[in-house]
Formats: sequence, structure tokens, C-alpha cells
Amino acid sequence: MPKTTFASQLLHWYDRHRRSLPWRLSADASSADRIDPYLVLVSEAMLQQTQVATVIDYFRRFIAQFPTIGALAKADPQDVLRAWQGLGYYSRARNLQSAARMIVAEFGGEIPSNVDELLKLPGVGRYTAGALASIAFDRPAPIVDGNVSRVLCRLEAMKDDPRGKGMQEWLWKRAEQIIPTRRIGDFNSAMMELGALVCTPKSPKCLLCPVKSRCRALAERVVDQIPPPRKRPPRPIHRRQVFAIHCRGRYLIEQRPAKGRWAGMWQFITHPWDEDQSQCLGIKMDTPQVIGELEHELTHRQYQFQVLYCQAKSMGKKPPAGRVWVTLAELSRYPLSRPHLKVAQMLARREDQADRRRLRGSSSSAR
DNA sequence: AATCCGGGGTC
DNA sequence: GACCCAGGATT
Repeated sequence: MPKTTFASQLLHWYDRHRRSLPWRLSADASSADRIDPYLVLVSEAMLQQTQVATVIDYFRRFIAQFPTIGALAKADPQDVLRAWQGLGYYSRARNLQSAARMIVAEFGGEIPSNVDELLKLPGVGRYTAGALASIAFDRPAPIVDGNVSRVLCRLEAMKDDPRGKGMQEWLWKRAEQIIPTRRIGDFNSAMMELGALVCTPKSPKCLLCPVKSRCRALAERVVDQIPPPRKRPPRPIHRRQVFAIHCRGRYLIEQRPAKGRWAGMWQFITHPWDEDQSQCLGIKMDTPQVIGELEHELTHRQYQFQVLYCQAKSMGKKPPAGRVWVTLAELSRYPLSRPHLKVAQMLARREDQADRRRLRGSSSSAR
């Protein structure tokens, strides 16, 4: 007969309702099976500020391409970045590979199992260290993420902003207090799973909650007030011109700086969209022709891109470092940001249409 | 404590 | 459109 502690209630629910995820052992796996800590490391890096549904396909491809921590350590950083392409927060990819290399060089290829050593790894903070220690090694480490914050605040009817310093201290203390003596990784996973499936930000499913009898927010009818809404400042708009400079089947692309947004990724030649920059490209070409516009929305700003097609007279001299002429097919070897992936799609459609026009022209002339 | 760092799911 | 997401690093 199951005990009625908080942990046993939550774990009982978790055993019946948890999702089957590629970095998780199947529910009927024998207890002798061990989770591969490398899979937990990769999944936790991808899951930072990113929803499970978005991560799943990226995770599968990433593990297929880099099956072990050694493989990831040896890989070309550009290949790692390309595997991350489209997922966002690209410093995570850089940090993950740096962590893999550090683990190989300083920990003999074995991921450390205690929080203090895990915290030395780049890209691993308090949450990720706790997740690795508990989920991969079943060590008694607390975790506090967005889900756990919401669940704990509602359980205790705490109405303050969980991002504040005082609440963060309280949350970590509370997360440590509730750790059970067994199945620690499952318990921490269950807290997050509850936040993702039941104790959701909007319209939580309190009737289905396994611990509803312990929830003060539910008893006091204040669930919808927790956590308090956050104020978002207006997003500035950034306007850019993207020049698809074309010559003999190739386009000119450039690599972004090593720091800042989309660090180290590649793009078509991009300039601020203030005045006409087309004369400053240093390449002789026909008048640029606008072929489309696209918007790209980020959390804190908004981009508007005007896409121009430019037919260059010649490729000129060897392009400077950080610039290269590539075909659209070769472009798949370079990591591109989402908006520039869309530009590449526009150009591919354009080339397809040009091909079809040529075919029609040749068949009609044959008649 | 505030900002920066992407992109997408969800209501 | 607003909010949030298995956060971390930097200032």
C-alpha cells in the first residue's frame, strides 16, 4: 500500500503519466539499466529555455551525429553549430562542446556526478548541475527551473515574483527540503513533468493533479494569480538589407563575429537598412532587385529584412577571410540563422522557377 | 538586479 | 499579441 507522502503521490502519478522521451529510459526498463549521463547532458543543454516538443528531433539527430562524449569532443565546432541550427541560443552549442572537451581532458571522459564539479563546466549552472547529478546519477541534488518554481509557488500560495532574489533563495531551500530518499532523479523529473502537463501557466488542470489536496493556492482560489504577470518592455525594430549577391551559380556569404547574436554563424551579405548601401559592397553589379521581405521576431527585438537579388559582373579577387562564394547546395554545410535559412529558401524557389522557364522555352522553340 | 542571448508552442 | 519554455553568462 503506497504511503501518502508528497513524493510517493507524485511518483505514483509520474509512473503512470510521464511522457516517453528519447533521453529517458522506457517506463518498463529494469532498474539495472543506467541512464547514459551523456544523453542527459545533451538533453539538458537543449532544454534550456526550450520546450520539449521543439527539442526532440534535434536531440535525435544530434545523438546520431555525435553518439558519445568523445565524438562530440573531437567534432568540428562548425558541425556542432550546424546541428544546433534553428534551435536558438547558440552559445549553448559552443558551451556544450567545450564541456565535452573539458570532461575528456580533465575528468577522463567521465561526466562528474557531484554538483560542485559539474558547476565548473561551461554552460552548466545551478539548475543543470542539479539535473545531471539527480537524473543521471540519482544524487540528492535539488533543482529549480520554471516548472518547479510555478509548482512550488502554487503549493505554498506564494504570490511574489519567483525571479526575485528572496524568492529564489526560498525556492532552492524548499526544493532541497522535499527531495525524497529514493528515486531522486525521477522525483525531480516528476516535478517538472507536473509543471509541464498539469500545473501549466494558463488553465492548469487542477482536477487531475495528484497533489491537489496539498495545494494552498487551490484551497485559497488564487492559482490563476501565481506566478504574477511579468511586464515586457516594447521591442525595438531593427531593419536590415540582405544582399543575395549572385555570380555564376554561387552566392557570397559572410561569417558573423564570434560574439553577440548568431555568433560565428553565416549569412548573406547584410547591412543596416538606413540609406542605400548597394554602392558600398565593393563588387560591380547590376542594380539590386527587391525579391522579398521577411520579419523575424525575437523575445526582445524585432527584425525586418528586405531581401535583394544582385547579379555581380564577376566574383572578383579571392574574397577576404570570413567571406566565401557558395552554391545553394554547399550552403547546407554552413550554420545559418533562421532568417537566412528563409532567404536561402527564397533563392532556391527562384532558381527552380528559372529552370522551369528555361525548359518551357526550349520545348516551345522545338515545335 | 538587469541585460543579453533565439526560436517556437500556446492560449 | 502576450506569455512562457527542464537557464547561463555577463555587466
